[in-house]
Amino acid sequence: MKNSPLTKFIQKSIPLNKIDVEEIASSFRLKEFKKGDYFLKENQISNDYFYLYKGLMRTYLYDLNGNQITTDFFTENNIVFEVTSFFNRVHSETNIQTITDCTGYRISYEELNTLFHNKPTFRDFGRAILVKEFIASKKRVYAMINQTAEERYQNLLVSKPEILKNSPLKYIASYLGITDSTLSRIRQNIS
Amino acid sequence: MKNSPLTKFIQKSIPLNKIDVEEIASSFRLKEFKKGDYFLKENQISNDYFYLYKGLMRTYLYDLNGNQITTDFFTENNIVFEVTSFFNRVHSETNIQTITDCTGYRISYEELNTLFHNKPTFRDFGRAILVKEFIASKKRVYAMINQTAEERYQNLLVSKPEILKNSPLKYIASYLGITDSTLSRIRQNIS
DNA sequence: GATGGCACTTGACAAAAGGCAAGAAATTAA
DNA sequence: TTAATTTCTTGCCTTTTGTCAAGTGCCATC
Repeated sequence: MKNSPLTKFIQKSIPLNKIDVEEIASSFRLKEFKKGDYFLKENQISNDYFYLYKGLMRTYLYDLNGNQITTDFFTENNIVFEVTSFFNRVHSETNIQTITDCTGYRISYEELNTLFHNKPTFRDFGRAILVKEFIASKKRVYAMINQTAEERYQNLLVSKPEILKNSPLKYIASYLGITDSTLSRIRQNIS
Repeated sequence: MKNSPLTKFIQKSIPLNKIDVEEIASSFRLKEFKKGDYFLKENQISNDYFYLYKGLMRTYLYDLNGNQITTDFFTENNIVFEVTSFFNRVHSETNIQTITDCTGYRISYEELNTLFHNKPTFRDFGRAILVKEFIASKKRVYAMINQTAEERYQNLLVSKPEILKNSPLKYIASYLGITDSTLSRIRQNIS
């Protein structure tokens, strides 16, 4: 496990001595997914705290007309879990599904709490992840308020090109808050 | 301080024995604001963790054209602070300003950390607040994606009428992601 | 290499929202 | 109370985005 991507990820997030990081990282276990597999299905309780090393996932739910709305993507080198369900121990309203094959390291809710208990400074890691995702969500709200769909697309193009490369257009469209047709026209417009 | 709104708020958020709650609540100190006062100005570091007992605040920033964008409101019986700046100890990009006179109880960043240290279970309170705000932000993204401006307005009317009562229309408009003119027309349409 | 099913594009029209400016209404200050 | 300022409304026209439907291209697979 030494020098694994996970230990690097933890060390980048918070200052911790190497011995602790190794011990923490070794509590995580390898997990692999095939393209299209579900990390979480609605009505389940999100129980895995997952470091995504390779691959791409999305989270989606259904609107009142039964259409899938992709509300978020998870890219490499991020933690995947459904906050509401994971921390509040309630049934998830959303699905998390892989878009490509995925590899990473998982730990359960109970194991994470044990870790928080045994390594109090690791709590700061948990908080840092939470804060990071929260900030991302706030930026997304801001973008929805005062950017046009085209600007949002252009920004995504620059900041997360791996999404555009691997995800079907319809997922990206609903993530940007527009229809497939509009996104298709935006693309045409740019090229 | 016994049976103060703050102790009730804490007890509603997490299970804690009365003695601890009293001790925690007594670490907070009363703070009052006049209408229009700033709780936080951009470029400052958010240092107050504030339980808002009475009143209404908003957080705003400037877009590229120099227009104020109100990204969020803080209503009674909520914790007010700027996550990014408060937890990451960086300069805030946003302002938090009162819309009405406000009353509440504050604690500093250092005091909060001391409290987390002395009362480990109180950490769960901190996390619960963070999770709650995060969930609210995600719901907001979802609303921006698949609701019309009118639906978002109607929902706000039901869920947070105190905002509509006390906030100027232009703040609400940018919060909903539309212009004042459009919001004015939506209102007209409804009545 | 035909067939079916997605994924994506495109056209014609409709609906939603914005820009700008004038004016009414309300609030604040003098 | 009056004047000044801000807030809100409204009209006219433009831009953005949506809806629906048809059509193209690309795989998968049998």
